[in-house]
Amino acid sequence: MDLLPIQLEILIRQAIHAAQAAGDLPEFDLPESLTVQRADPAHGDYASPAALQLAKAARRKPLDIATAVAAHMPAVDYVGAITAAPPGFLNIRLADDWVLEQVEAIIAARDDVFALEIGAGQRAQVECVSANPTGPITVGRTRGGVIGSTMANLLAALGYAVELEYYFNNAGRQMQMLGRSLQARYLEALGLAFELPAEGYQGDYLIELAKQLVAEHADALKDESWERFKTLAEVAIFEWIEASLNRIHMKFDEFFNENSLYESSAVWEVLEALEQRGYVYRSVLHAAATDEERAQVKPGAKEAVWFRSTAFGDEKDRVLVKSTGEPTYVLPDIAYHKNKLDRGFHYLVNVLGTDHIIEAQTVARGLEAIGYDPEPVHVLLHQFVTLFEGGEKRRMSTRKGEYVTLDELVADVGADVVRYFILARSPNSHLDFDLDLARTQANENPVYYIQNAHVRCAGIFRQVAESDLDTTPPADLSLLGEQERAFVRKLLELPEIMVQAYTELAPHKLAFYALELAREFHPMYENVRVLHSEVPHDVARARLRLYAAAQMVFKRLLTLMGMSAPDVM
RNA sequence: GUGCCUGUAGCUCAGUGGAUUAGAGCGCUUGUCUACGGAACAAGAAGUCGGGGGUUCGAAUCCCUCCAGGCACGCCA
Repeated sequence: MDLLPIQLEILIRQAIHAAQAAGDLPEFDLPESLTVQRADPAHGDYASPAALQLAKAARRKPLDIATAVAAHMPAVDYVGAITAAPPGFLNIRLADDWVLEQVEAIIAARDDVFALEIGAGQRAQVECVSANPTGPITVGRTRGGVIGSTMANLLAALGYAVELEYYFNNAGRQMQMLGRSLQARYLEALGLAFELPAEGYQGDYLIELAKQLVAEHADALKDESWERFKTLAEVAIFEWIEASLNRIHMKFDEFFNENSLYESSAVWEVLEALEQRGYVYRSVLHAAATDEERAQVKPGAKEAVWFRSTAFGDEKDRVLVKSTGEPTYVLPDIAYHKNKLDRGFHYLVNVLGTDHIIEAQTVARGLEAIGYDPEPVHVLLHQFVTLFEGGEKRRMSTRKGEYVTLDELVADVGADVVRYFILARSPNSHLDFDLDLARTQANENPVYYIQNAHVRCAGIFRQVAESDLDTTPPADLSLLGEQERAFVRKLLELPEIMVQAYTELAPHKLAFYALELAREFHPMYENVRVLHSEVPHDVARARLRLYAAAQMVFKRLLTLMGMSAPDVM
């Protein structure tokens, strides 16, 4: 079944046509979409301002249109009442019986509760983190990881077969510098003469790693090249990275090495494809260079290979191969995305920091230029993380060894808090991560409020197991009161939130919904007791079904966010 | 300088055209409870939605302009 707002929109359309056929409304063209949204509970479950939108075309008062639509609304089991309200809203209330039936449907679905089929039979891939293995995972990269893994969980719930991928480059100047830095630290640990490169990596982790190497190999490596040390560093750092990410419940299916695109010559095939289609030229300067730029060209300057990206709306052409003969990052990146599409993924998400926006656009243009449709590639950009400690902004640099690692953060506040803290804001908003605040507020956190809802449900069932209450279904759910029914209505919002988070690439919607749901749960828990001498057994049994459903949904929600759903805290 | 993002309660942030009083968490004030885990519940104070102008039946939301912060404008990745 489609989501309720979609169903309701269809019903409203049918009602309009019926009203027109009956002569209660004049003929007019309907817009492509009519708004149906969640309503203030005082008004109903859903509301539609459709009549207000149609007033002009129909040349009738909005309230008259709404009244006519309400009168001709087709009867279905899930709609209880539809009424017109000034100035022309349609208020729709779900049928009570139908709402109560959903309690059993939720329980029956278990861990798959609210699973959807949007992506059924399709493959999706989420790429995130993708930091080169030059040091520990920092807080900045963590944001992309949390967002990416949540999107991956979400896509799986929508029916996609999902893979999580990490793209990296273990060649290049950065990695050479890493190798040389480790080499220096190794010689230092042996007490030999050493020189840390001027642009070298200064983090303590290389000193630690060097000590390990001495412990394992003594001085056997002292005459090895920097390449050997680069490999040693890379292997060790990747182990750390994977372990760190595992701590926040992230597991990658694939680590994709950029270098494989050279080994398979995929990079050069892309260049050839671009060339064949006429989007490549060789020149010292880009085609739209100004006279001023031309005047500054030094004699004997070598030509570079350019991508005519302006043919696809770019503001300037981009270099594919430098005058040194070495490709820029652009070329392998296009090859990488071609590779992803060739692997048969139907839906791709790239989680990137906003500083990579140009890169994302260039890749899309490159794919188009070689005849690929970039439509399946969805770019989820997130703003930066600024870390504060002691009221001061902490500037991060992996190379200088200035950073706060994910591990430190997890050690301070725990994995669930890290994930929720990051997830509970729009990717579009700058994230000020105040370390002191995170530490002191660890116990005053929404995370615990949400998880406590799950704990309380689990607690009830622990107690029930020791009581003499007969828990075998069925239970008479009609014994549930208003507060309980309102809560079930809130539970039923989750699939709509999931679809919104998916279509808008906005995983933070899950985090806010979780808090709202907990906010409705706890007051109910205070009032709606199960095990109490004054609660009749049949009422207690009905309430147990409610709490079983609540527990199921909280677990689903926490799992989607990559958080744990504890039974005790 | 140009483009993109951001500016909403003391703090951290939702909400980006729809329903008299603009929401949440934290913090603050005042209460509740010898019933399933109190990391709870209830009540309250707190906002010129950065400033100004415009469009609309209706604007935090769209348009213009100004102010403030971030990011991007490389033959770096």
